[in-house]
Amino acid sequence: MKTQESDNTGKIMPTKAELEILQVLWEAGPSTVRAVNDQLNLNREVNYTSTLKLMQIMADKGILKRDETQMKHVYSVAEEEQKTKAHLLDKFIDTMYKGSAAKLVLQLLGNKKNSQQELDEIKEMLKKLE
Amino acid sequence: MKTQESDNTGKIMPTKAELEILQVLWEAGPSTVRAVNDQLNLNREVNYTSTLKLMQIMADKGILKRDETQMKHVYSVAEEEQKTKAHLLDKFIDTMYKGSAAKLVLQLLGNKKNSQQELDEIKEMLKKLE
DNA sequence: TTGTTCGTACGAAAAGTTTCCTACCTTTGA
DNA sequence: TCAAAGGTAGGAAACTTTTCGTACGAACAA
Repeated sequence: MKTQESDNTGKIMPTKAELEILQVLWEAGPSTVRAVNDQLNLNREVNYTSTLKLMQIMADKGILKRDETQMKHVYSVAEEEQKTKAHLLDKFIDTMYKGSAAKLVLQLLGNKKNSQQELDEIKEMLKKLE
Repeated sequence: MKTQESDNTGKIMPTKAELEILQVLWEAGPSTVRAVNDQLNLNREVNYTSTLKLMQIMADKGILKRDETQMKHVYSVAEEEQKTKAHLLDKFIDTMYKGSAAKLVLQLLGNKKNSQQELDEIKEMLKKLE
C-alpha cells in the first residue's frame, strides 16, 4: 500500500471503485455494506463480498470509519464530504490547470455543454458574494 | 482493451501515466519519445522504453497520433488540448457534483486554499462576459 | 434443535496499468 | 568498415486495483 501515501498532497486519493462507494455514503449517510451494495447494484452488477472487501480496505486506509458494535457493521466517511471534495478539486486543478482555479472557470464558461442557466447560476452566486 | 470503450461518455479516459504524457505534449507540442522522456525525467526516473511503450499504447488507443515518416517518430495529441480538458472536466463535474457546474464553483469559492486574487480573477472574467 | 439466511474475514484469482528486458534495425563517427 | 549510440517493437514481469470463492459464526424461523 504505497500509492496513497506518496500522493503529493499527502491526502488520500480514492480509486475509481472507492469513489463510487464514497458517493453512495455521501448520499445516504452511514450505511451497512448491504445497503451500499444494493445501491451500487442499481447501476451495475457487483457481488456482495466485493463491496464488503472494498469497504474493509477503505476502512483500513482510513477513508471510512466503521461501527462494529452491531453485527451489521455500519460504515461512514472518515472525512466530511466537502473537505474530501475540496481536496479532489484542488488536485484536479493542479494537474489540469496548473493550480489556476481561474483557468478552470474559464474552461467552464467556454464549454458549450454547460447550459446558459448554469452559467447564470454561477454569476448569480458570485454577485451575492460581492 | 475494454475500459476506455465502455466509458460513459464514450470518450477516452487517460490513466495517470497517460495524463503525464499528455501534459508534456500539451506543453511542448509534437515531440519525439526521447523529448517526452527527458521531460518526464525532470520529475521522476523513467526508463526510455517505458515511455516508448506507453506512447505506443496511447497511439493504439487513438489518444495520440504519430508521424512515422522519419525514423524518430513524432507524436502529437489526437484531440486538441481544450477539447480533452473539457471532456475531463465534464466527467469530473458529473461524478463529483452530479453534473452541476454551479456546485463546483460554489465549492471553489468556499475553498480557503484559493487565494483572494484567484477569486478576483474569476469575478473579473465573469464581469467581462456580461 | 437444526437448517437456512445473512453477516464478516481472508486469500487468491482476475483484470488493469506500468515498467523494463531483450532483440533487432538504422544512423553516425572513428 | 565496423563499433557505438540511439531508435522501434514485442513480450514478460511487477505492481495496483477489483472481484469473488470459501470458510465460518450469529440470528432466526420451523
